[in-house]
Amino acid sequence: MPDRFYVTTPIYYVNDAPHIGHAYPTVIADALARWHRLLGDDTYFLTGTDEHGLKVAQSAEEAGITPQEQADRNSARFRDTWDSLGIAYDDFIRTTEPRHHDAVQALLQRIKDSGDIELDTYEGPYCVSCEAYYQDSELIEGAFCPIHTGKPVTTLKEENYFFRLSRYEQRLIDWIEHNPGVITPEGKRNEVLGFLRQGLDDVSITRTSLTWGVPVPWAQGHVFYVWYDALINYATAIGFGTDDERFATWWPHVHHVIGKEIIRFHCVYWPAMLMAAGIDPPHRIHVHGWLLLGGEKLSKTVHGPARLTDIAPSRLVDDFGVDGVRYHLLRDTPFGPDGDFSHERVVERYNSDLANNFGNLVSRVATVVGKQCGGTGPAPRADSPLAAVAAEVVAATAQGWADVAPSVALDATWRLIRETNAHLEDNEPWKMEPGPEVDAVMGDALEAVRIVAILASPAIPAAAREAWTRIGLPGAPEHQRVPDAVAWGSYPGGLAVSKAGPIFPRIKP
RNA sequence: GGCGGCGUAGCUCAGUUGGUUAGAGCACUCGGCUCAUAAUCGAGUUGUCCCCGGUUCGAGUCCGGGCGCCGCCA
Repeated sequence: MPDRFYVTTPIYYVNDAPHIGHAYPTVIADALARWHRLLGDDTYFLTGTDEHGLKVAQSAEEAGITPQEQADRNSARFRDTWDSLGIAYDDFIRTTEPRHHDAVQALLQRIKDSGDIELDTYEGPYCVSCEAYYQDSELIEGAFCPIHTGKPVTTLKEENYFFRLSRYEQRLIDWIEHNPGVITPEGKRNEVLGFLRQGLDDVSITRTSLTWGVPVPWAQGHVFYVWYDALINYATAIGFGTDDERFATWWPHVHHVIGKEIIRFHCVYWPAMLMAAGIDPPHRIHVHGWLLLGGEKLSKTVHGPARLTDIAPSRLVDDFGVDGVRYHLLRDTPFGPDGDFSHERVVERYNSDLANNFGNLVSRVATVVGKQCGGTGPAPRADSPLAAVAAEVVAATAQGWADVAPSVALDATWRLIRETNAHLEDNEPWKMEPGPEVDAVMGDALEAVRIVAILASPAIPAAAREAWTRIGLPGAPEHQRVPDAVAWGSYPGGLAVSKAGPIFPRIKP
């Protein structure tokens, strides 16, 4: 039976315009999903948009449209962005969909029935922009929001339903301690444990001050606070509340890819909610750092302080192509720590890895095959020196993806490209007389390109497909199966190899 | 204040349970090649592994202290 791999991105708040910070986890999740499809796993990749809450209601009002129209408009922008980045999601969930309302109400009703949701009152400083309560100690000068500095907070008193989170403190600690890999990287896991050991308060999960949300089924006039509605999307999409059998198929084989700013929601509140509803907590939560904007003095002095959130993915795609952007996000920032994003770095990485190494290898192989082999690709040798390298590369690449370390996986794959370039230099087939020796060397090179096309396809799907086609193979690399298809020696020979322009044209710095 | 993490070549980083001359990629220098996208291949240079002290036959790796940076504490 194949393994099941269910991967999610955060759902993005529709008040934001899609930016590179959204693209980062989305491309990672997409690449992971593509890798697991190669493995033949049953794979399900979910992304979507978070559409409720006060901020959406407010900005819709300012724009003179309904919240639903506002959500429709901005949700579509995320879909368009993901289309331009080659994101092959299996489902795009919107929290305003009826299926999601059903799931939210079903799940929270279950918790209510179990006795862990109770009515209580809450009074405290509240920032409208954050949609969050604060402690007095957190306020700036005792009156202003720490995030939206300069905005005074208001005091809000509400009769709310509270989730008895405090009852799950020990169970959460046990869960994390008994499942060492459940939150990665380890530093983030420790952070969560530290938070839990300080003790947990109950949390307010409903609001009466607005109507743009999922109605609380047992209490007229209440809607669920947007976060407790949003988290449930991961259950909605696989059938919770509407198709129990389907839900049982996928849950809890889930991998949540999240940013470090939403750890608490995903590593504390969400698993506690699931426990309260009698459901297993998530299998894995992978926490990535932030992309920071650095290295570009121009943008700061001439255009004012540039922010990452100002960079539209579509602009980068115009400059570097889909695969150029995807490759940068996956290769240049190790998963976990914060990483610097700069134009220079993207160009450097693009030119060295994509243009000079991969793209140029495909070009030179096609040309030599054209001149020395009559344009017909020969078969590789079983005992090629590259065969052993390829086996090591396959193993290291697989380990990298298994560890949710795309930069490690890609670095491993690129070793085969470098070794293939070296193999060509060692043999200099362009100096030989056409014949079996030339055929052997070029067959090896073609086979290496074939394997690289498969291994790199999760990161650079379009370029991998192009290389695949140029060396005469039918179908597409993403339809191959690892590990069988990456075993040395599958390139059949006798195929027409075509020469065309650069797959990745060099970019002038 | 409490808890935790980090500080290794110009840059980005790897460095298993302490063990031979500390590594990779990029950048740089020199040389080769000219099939290829001024690409590629080879060789090479650069490190007080933040500082001080300790444990040990031996420490980037363990312990203590210091300096610097960072994260979390609803």
